[in-house]
Amino acid sequence: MLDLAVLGLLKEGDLHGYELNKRLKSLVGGYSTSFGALYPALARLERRGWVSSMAVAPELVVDDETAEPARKNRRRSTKSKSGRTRKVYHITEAGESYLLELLQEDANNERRFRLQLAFCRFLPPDRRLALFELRRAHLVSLQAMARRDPVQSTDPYVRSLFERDQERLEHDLAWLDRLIADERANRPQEPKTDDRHNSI
Amino acid sequence: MLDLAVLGLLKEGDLHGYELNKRLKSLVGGYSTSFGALYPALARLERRGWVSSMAVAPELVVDDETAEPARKNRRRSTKSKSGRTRKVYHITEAGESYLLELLQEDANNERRFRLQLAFCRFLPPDRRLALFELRRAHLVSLQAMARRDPVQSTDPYVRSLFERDQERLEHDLAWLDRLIADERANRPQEPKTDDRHNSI
DNA sequence: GGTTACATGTAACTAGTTACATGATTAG
DNA sequence: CTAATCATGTAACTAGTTACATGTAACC
Repeated sequence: MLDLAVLGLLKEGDLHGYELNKRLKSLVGGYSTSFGALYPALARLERRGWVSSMAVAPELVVDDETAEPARKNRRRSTKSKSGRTRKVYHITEAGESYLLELLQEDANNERRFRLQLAFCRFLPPDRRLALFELRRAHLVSLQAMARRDPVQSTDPYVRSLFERDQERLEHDLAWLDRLIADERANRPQEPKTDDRHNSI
Repeated sequence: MLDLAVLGLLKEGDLHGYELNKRLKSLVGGYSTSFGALYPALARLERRGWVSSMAVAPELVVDDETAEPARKNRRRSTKSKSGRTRKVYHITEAGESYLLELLQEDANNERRFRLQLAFCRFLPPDRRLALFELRRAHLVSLQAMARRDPVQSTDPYVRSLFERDQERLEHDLAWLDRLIADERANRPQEPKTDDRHNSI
């Protein structure tokens, strides 16, 4: 699942591992300071041809673009701070199509859906809507299951837990429905079935 | 974490693996049909002395232990249904105290807290309250983090995701506060600070 | 006589955490 | 000079899933 997160972030621009980790931390709560997962993942992604890497010497860090440089160190050389040579990763074409696949997978996994949502802007609108509907179907089936066999326990803590689950499900469904409604509203120019062919 | 779930269920009564799995499925949504995790876990729990097991022949299913496997009953009439010899597990004294430990651990893990709540009735009231407060503190710190550095993204999907997170956090905190209030209401005989010494 | 439910297990894999090793640069 | 931050990586561990192997017995 890290694959999805990493490819999604790299799709926006080249990054090195350390920076990726920081973005992961802020963008998608959960994938925190786990270099022990990130670096092996990057190595694997490269072996499979989904990303390519380039060693960049510390001196070359300098801001050509958006990054906010340290203003304090004007007196020092143009060198931006960087302890050692970094490996900057770049998503390949194969990586991009793999990302599109990952974005459309299952949706029965809470954590994965989180990531899919975080990067669903890279999907074509119809696929994005399909993803939302898939997730919705999953939540509805969970709700149906919960209703079919309700809590048999008389323990107040267990009951409270299950009540919270129900409320959370309802809340999530309402939220998803808003997402879906917005999605439909933003592209009303598709009254008929899609006539494009998708190869992925 | 399966340890917690298994010991919690066994504390209520002896069970065999297959039955444990069914209870896991219904009682605590999530731990479904995963025998591949359950059986190794049971073996481990037994090796460490937290549970003991006893082989029970299919014929003796009904009750009244005194397992006598040597005697093979040819009669099929009153036999309860059971495909093969089952291993019925029983929690030991060591297992019970380990369970109490597990019930008081961290609380920064969503899934674990779920299990802790499902079996917190086995905790003494003050410990149970402490568990709730611990969880509450965790949620509050999450909320503080989210407020300190808000979403920097302009992507509508990412923003929607983070808004849902916030709402969920608030909802969870309100729910926890109700739990805590109920807990205090049910034992008002402790108005001052605790003067007991805690050893665990 | 085939499907389903009961029952225990192993092997391989997915997914991630914690702790450690290493070393450069920079701010106080 | 020392702590923090930057930067990459490995090893060992935690936690669980999926698929398979094996067999009994009840249900229709």
